This record gives sequence, structure tokens and C-alpha cells, in this order.
Amino acid sequence: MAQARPPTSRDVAEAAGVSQATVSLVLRDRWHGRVSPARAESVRAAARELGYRPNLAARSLRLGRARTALVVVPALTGDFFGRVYAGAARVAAERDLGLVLYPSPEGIGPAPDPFASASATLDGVLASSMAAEALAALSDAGLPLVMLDSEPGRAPAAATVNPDIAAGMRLVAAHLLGLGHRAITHVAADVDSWTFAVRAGALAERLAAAGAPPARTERAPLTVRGGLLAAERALAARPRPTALVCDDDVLAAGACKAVRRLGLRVPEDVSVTGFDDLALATTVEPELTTVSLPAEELGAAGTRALLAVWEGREPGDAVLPVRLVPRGSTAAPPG
Amino acid sequence: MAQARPPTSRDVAEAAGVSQATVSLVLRDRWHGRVSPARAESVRAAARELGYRPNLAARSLRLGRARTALVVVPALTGDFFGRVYAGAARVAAERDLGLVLYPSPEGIGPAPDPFASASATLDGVLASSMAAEALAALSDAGLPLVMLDSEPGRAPAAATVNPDIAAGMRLVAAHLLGLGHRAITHVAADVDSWTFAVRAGALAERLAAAGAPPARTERAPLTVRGGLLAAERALAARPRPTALVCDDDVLAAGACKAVRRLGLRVPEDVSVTGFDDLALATTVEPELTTVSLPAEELGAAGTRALLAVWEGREPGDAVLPVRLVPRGSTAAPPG
DNA sequence: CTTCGCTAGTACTACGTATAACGTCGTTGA
DNA sequence: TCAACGACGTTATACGTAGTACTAGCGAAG
Repeated sequence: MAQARPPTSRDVAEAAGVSQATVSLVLRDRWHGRVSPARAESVRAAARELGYRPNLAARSLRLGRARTALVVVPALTGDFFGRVYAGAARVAAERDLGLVLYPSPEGIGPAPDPFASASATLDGVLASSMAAEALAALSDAGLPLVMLDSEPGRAPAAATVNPDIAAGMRLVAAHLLGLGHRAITHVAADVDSWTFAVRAGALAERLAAAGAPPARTERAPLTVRGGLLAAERALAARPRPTALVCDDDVLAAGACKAVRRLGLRVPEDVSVTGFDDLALATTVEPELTTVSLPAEELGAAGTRALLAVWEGREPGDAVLPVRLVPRGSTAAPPG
Repeated sequence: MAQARPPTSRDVAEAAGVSQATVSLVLRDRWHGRVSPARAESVRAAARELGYRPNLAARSLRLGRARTALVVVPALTGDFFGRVYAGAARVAAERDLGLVLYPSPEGIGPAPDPFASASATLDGVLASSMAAEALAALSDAGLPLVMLDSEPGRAPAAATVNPDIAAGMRLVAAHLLGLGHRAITHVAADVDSWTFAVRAGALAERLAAAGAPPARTERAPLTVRGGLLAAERALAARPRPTALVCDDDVLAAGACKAVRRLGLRVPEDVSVTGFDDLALATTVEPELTTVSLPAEELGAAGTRALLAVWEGREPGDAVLPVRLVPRGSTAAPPG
């Protein structure tokens, strides 16, 4: 039978015939030169025997910190932030720190207090800029904050980690220009966020640099249906665009549907590009030409930045390289 | 300037000119008849003024419990468990309890200790059966455990909450039989899990009840590519099946790809059904006929079951209704 | 005028941990 | 011979909270 009450360090001490202080010293690996190796081993054995787990609440209380960060991501509806979290969790496991995942319930329901729902002492926050609602509550808490995919240098973030969105959009533009496209419509996410502003800016800039006409723009909510409707509007214009540059793979999936709904083909009649390289990109047909973002590395770098802050170093802003992944949704324009 | 150290209940007491005990009484709403309304209000005002937040570590330590549950889900790669969590979070917010999300990094990396990574005192676990790795570590912790999508009545789960998978698969079978299909192949998830065994059993049973020939079976890893390869094998058989029943929408998406890769059409030549009604189901073309599971309700009911356990009631096993969603991927067989 | 009861609080303690400060031996150098 | 020292542990305390047991004051009942 398991005991009703979980064993404490005092129970371990009693079992090993030492004081509670010694147990703490041994299990925290602070015993070298202060406890004999034999005793240390017997303490560890007793702890193992009893199935001792340190009470994290007591530890946090005593230490005044918890080596734990809150990871704030948008509502979990895709695979992108799952990958970000996986990267963060990998680093966290290596460096022995805790992560509490907080999926901001944007548009799903009222946001519970991130702190209360975390139920733990937090001493850092790693947040995606997409989780705007939750950030307000967090900003005035005085915790070190590392932002993912957010404008560098803006307080109160101690550091930012960004994929090189601008370079990605330039690669998309160059790819389409190289195929011969000139009539391009930008299916833009209807979200007021720096990351999307950067996409628009980089696209315009690259087209201008090539002497191509500027892209038209259709705004769309960040859903498949949003992409579909925006693309339908875009394709109704004359002359018809030969390429649709979408801010996101989800929008691109919708755009592909719109193209076919009008009796046209992707990519023969209209090329479509996505962004993010979600699982979705290789699920739909044709598979999407898109920009692959280093999601895992984003989470990992963010976590390292937070560790840097804790250790008193200045992490600075990081920009991670991205990659164009040409697939079946782009081809030379017709004619 | 914010203070270096966050304010404690003692700071609030000093500001309000009362004792720390009074602060605790007032803020925990245990003051009725023990503290005058005027004093109570002044305490609340002082707390607001200072931006007081109770130290959760201290509270957990004192109370010996945290009203916090660990939610164990498989690695976050789709939208299903995001919805489960949203449902759980909704109930948690209503009933004032904390949830810590633990995405089991199956196949992604080594599993960190669920307890250590939660960084909080836990007194319950809500777990999906799909997160097998993490469950081993959890099972011997002596915490109340509510399982989602798992065989009822198996220890150590205190309760289970399941969508009515068997009914769902019977609906699929009836739907296809009604359309006239007789040559059916089951594209089965190659995962040793109760939930998939139930699917196979219900399909076989329903076909037999209708006097139809039994389904053939092709096993597939739970990926788009897995579904594609399995469906290719299935479609190579003679006579060729007229319908592919897939254990999951992801497999169904792959199956659709396989059909088209062989120069056939969905649903004119081959019908395809999915399961789960993921976002994916309405993203691919044609949209998938599938079984919609009440994901949010699954999370909500699981959380309620955990609350029941905490309150000393016996929650019992729950089965939630499912719904067939006919869409474009099924039609009458050719000929 | 005592005593009871009620209101409106306060003092104090325990939760489990980490660590600073403090013994207590046996050994060693002068 | 004795102080000094190192090796090995222990005692005691604080972290912030919740709540139990107490007290003080005061009006009313006896």
C-alpha cells in the first residue's frame, strides 16, 4: 500500500538515520566534502525506496523562484506551436527547468488568469505575439519576457526571437518573378500584427526592386474559409492575377479551393503560395509551395534566451533563417 | 517603480492597518460575520492598490493541495486535443481550478518528468490514452486519474470519458451500406490502442449484421503518408474496394491522395471516410465524410469527473454521443 | 453587578524545503 | 600538551499562506 501522505525529506531522513538537512544536501548534490560517500549513498537509497519526490511548492517557497516559465501560445489549432513547444521542451529538459504551457483561448472563451491557471510560481514568460489577449495580463507582472515572432526592441520584452519573415517573403516573390509572374495578389491575413506587416512590406519591396507592378491586396480572416473568400474576390478582378501570395498555409489552402471552384487549376492557371510550412501544406493537393519556418528552433532559442536573462546575461534579439520549399502549387503563368 | 519583491499578504495587512490573518480571511471570502464590511473593503482596496497576488507555492504548501490537474495529451500536432483542452479549460475556469497541460513528446524527444515539468503541486490527472509514454510515470503516483478515450473499468483510472466510438463506426458502416457499397477496406491505424480496436470491432459487427462481406484490412501508421501507402495497397487488390473506411481523418486525407494518384476519383470511383472531424476534414478536397467527436465536451466532462473525485463522489464512466457528418467524399459505388 | 454571548478582530502555528551557522569528533603540527 | 583544523553532520530558521484558538470589548440578560 502506498502511504496516504507522500513521503517528505524528513521521512527519508528517518529511514536513512540522518537529519533532514543531510537529505537535502545529498539530493541537491551539495554534499561533496560535507557528507561521507557511504552516507550519501544510503540517503539516495532511502529516497528511492520511499519513492520520495521533493514537494515543489515547498521548494519554490523556500527558494523564491521556480526555474519555471510560462509558454504563451495562441489557441492550439494547428501544428506550428506544437513544434515550437517541442523545441522549448527539449531545451527545458536539458537545462532542468519547468515549462507551463498556456494556450490563450482567443476566440474560444474568456481568458482565465494565466497565473492562476498555471498554478505554479513563474519566473519568466515565453510568449508568441499571436496570443495578444493573454499578454496584457502578463505585461505588468514584472517577469522577464521573451517574445517570439514580434517586433524587436519593443519593451517590455527583454528579447525577441524571430524567423526571418522578410527574407521568406522575398524568396516567395523572387520564386514567382522567376517563373514569369507579374500579376500577383497578396492574400493578407486580416490581423493587426507586426509579423504580417513585415510580409506585406517585404513583398512590396521585392516586387518594386524587380520593376514589377505592385501586388494587389485582399484581406482575409485567418481561416480556410477566409482564404477561400478572399481568393474568390481576388480572382474576380480583371486582369486576373496569375499568382496568389498567401500570408499563411491555411489561407493558401482556402485559396486553392477558390481557384478550383472557379473551374481553374492550381498551378496551371493560378499559382498559390503559402507560409509557415504547416502539416497542412503537404496534406492538400497540390502540395503547397511555402516558406518553412524553424518552429522547433524558435522555441529552443526562446528558452535559451530566457535562461540567459536568468543568468544575468543580455540575450539580444535573434533572427533565424527560413527556407523556401517549392512544391506543386506554383508554376509558370499560362500563356 | 514596481517593488523588487512582490507584495505579500503581510504587506497588504500593513497597508490596510490590519493583521495578516484578516487579509487572508477577507481575500478568501471567509470573513462574513468576522470582519466588518468597512474593514473588508479597505483590505480589498489595499490589495488592489499593491497589485497583490497570493503566492501559489505558499498556498499549495499550506493547503496540501492545489486544485490543479495535469492534462496529458499526445504531442500537439493537430487540432483535436486543442479542442479537448479548450473544453477542460472552460470548466476549470468556472470551477476555479488550475490546469497544467503536458503534451507528451512521443516520438519527438525523451519525455521529461511530467511532475518536474509541471512545476506545481498536482492533485489529479486527466489523460488521453494516446499519451502512453507519460502514463507509466504517472500511474504510480497515487493521484486520481481520469482517462479520456480509454477502456472503461480498467485500473488505475478512477473514471473514463469516451466518445461513442463504436456507434460512430456503425454509422459509417450503415452510411456506406446504404449507398450500396459491399467491397470495403478498413484502413486501420497501426496503433495498439483500445480505441482503434473498438473501431475494427464495430465495423465488422455492423457489416455482419447486414449480411455484407467482411472488410479487408490494411494497417497504416497514423500519418498522411501512412494512409496514402495503405490505401495504395488496398486499391491494388482485385476486386478493387469501392470504399475505404479510415480510422482517422489524417489517414483519410492520405487515402484520397492515393485514389487520385491511381487516376481514380473520390467519390465517383472510390468513397473514403474519415474519423474525428478534424479541421483537416473540411480543408482537403473533397471534404471528408467523417464522424464528429465532441472534443470540447470530452475535456469538459473529464474535468468534471476529476472534480467529482475530489469531492468524494464516484463519477462513473461516461460515454458521449457522436455524429456522422456526410460530406463530399462518399457516394454510391460505380456501376 | 456578574455572566453570558456576540462581534470584531489578532496571535500563532504548521506546511516541506534549503541553507547559514554551529557543534563534535579525531588528527596533526609545534 | 594543546591549539588548530578538517571532515562530517546537526540545529535552527525563514519562505508566505490558511486557519485554529484565542482575546478584548460591549450590550443585554439574569
